[in-house]
Amino acid sequence: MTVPHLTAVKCSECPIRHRAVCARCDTDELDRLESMKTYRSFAAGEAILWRGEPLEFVASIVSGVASLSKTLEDGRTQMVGLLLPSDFIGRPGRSEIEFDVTATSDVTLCCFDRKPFEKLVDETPHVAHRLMELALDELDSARDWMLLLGRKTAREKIATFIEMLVRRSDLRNAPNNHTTVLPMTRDQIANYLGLTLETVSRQFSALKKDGIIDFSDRKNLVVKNLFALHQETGDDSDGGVLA
Amino acid sequence: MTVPHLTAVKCSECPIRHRAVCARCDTDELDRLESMKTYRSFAAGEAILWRGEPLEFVASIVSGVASLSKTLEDGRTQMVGLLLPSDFIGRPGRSEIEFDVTATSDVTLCCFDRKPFEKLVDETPHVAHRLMELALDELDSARDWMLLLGRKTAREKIATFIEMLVRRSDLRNAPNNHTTVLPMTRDQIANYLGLTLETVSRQFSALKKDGIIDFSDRKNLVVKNLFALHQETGDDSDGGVLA
DNA sequence: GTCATGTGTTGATCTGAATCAAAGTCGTTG
DNA sequence: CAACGACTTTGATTCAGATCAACACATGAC
Repeated sequence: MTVPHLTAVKCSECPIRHRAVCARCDTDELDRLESMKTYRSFAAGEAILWRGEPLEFVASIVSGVASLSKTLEDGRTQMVGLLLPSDFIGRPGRSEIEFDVTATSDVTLCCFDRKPFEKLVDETPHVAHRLMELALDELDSARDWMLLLGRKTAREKIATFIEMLVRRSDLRNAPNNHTTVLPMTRDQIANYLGLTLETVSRQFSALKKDGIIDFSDRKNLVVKNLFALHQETGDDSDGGVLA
Repeated sequence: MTVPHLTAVKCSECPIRHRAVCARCDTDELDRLESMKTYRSFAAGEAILWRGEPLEFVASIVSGVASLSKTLEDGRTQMVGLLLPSDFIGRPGRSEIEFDVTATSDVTLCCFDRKPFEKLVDETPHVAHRLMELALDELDSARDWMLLLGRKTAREKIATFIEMLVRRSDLRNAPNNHTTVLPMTRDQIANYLGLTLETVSRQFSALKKDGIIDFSDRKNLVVKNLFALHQETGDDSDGGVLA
C-alpha cells in the first residue's frame, strides 16, 4: 500500500518521525526516539486498546488500518476515527482513552512507551508543538464528520468517504480514473458513516449503475468521474419516448 | 446565569484564568495576560468569526452562549460545538478556523490579541500544556457527539442534550428536580442535534407528557426524573382494561 | 388596544433509510 | 472439490423523522 506521507518527507523509515514528531528532522532527540521504538502487530479484528484501559504506549501506524469506535449499552456502535498508515495514536498527557481502538485489517504499529515518550515531549517544545497541530487536525476532521453524520444523505456520505480515500491513497493519477482500495468491509464502512451495511451496499451499486465508480473486485475501486460523485442522483433516463 | 467552573476554582474574575490558562494561578504570566485583555460584546445572532477569516484574537466566554457551525453549499447546517461561559475560543498556532462562530444569545467575550498571546504560550510551557488538555477535551466531546449524531434516536438526542445542560448549569440540586435554562431556540437545538425543529418540539412535548420534564415557560425547564430521561418511551398506558 | 413578527406547537402526509428476509459470491479448510 | 463461514447483494416491507401546512402564543411597535 502506498503511503504518500512517507514518501513526501524524505526521512528514515519510521513513520513517527514524519507525522507525529518531526518537522525538523535533524535533531538529537530523534536518536533517543529511535532507540525507544518497538514494533507490534495485530490481526484484523483484534482489539488494540479498550476504552478506559490505562494507556501504556503511543504509536504510529506502519501498515494496515485501525479504527476508533464508541459503543452504546445496547450494542449500537459508531466509528469516531479511522487511522491509516502514518497516523498517530496517543494522547500527550493522558493516561486513558474514551474509545476502543481496533485493528480493522492486519496492523503493524511502531510503539513507544508512554512515560519516556512524554518526557521527551516535555523536553522538546517543537515536538509538543507538532503534537498540538495533530490534535487540532483531528479536531477539524472530527467536526467535518459531525456535519456528515448529522446532515448528509446516504449517497453523500458514501461520496465523501470515497473522496477521502482517494485523497489519501492516490496523489499521482490523472484527474479521472482514480484508484483506491476499500480498507474495510461494508459493515465497517456503515459503522463509520452512520448507516447500515445494506444501505452502503445499495449506494455502491447505485453509483456503479450511474457509471461513476467501478469495482474490479469487492475491494478495488475505480472512480471514473470524481466530479459526478458530488452531483445529484444521476437520474439520467432522459425522459423516455412516449409509449 | 451560574457558571460552576468559575466558582469551583477560587481565582480572580477573568474566566480565561480558569479554563484556558491557569492551573497554577500564582504565576507572573497572569499579570501579563491581565494587561492584555479587552472585552467585546455581540448581539444574539451576530457573527463572531467567519470560516476562513484570519484569526485576530483568542477569547474566553464571559457570558452568553456561542456556537460553532458548518454549512453545506445548499444551506443545510450542523452545529459542531457549543460554547458556554468559561469556554475558550482559539487555536494555538493556527491563523484560520474551519467553521463559523456565531453568538447564539447576547455574548460577552474576554479577548486577547493572538500574537502576544501565542508569545506568552510559547514562553510558558505549563500554559501550552493546559491548552493541549483543552484541545483533547474538545476532541473527546466531538467524538461523543459523533456517536449521538450517527446512532442515537431523536428522543435519545434530546435526553443527552438536556442532561448535558443540567450537568453544566446545575451542580447543587437534589438528584431530582434539576433546573436549567435552554440557551437557544428550538431551531438552534435542532441544528445542534441533527434534527428538525418540529422533531425537537415534539420530543419535548412527549417528555413532558411522560412526566419526565416540565416547562415553566418556553426556556425554563425542570427535569423531574433524570433517570427516566434515558429510559425507553415511557409508554406507560399499562395495557388498559379490555373494551 | 391591534397588528406584525418571531417563535413554538400540533397535525397530516411522505420518504429515505432501517429492518427483515433470501440468495449469491468468494475464500478457506478438511 | 465440497462444504462451511464470512461477506455482499438485492428485494419487500416498515417506520422514524422530514416535510408541508395550519394555527397558537408571546413581545414590541405604533
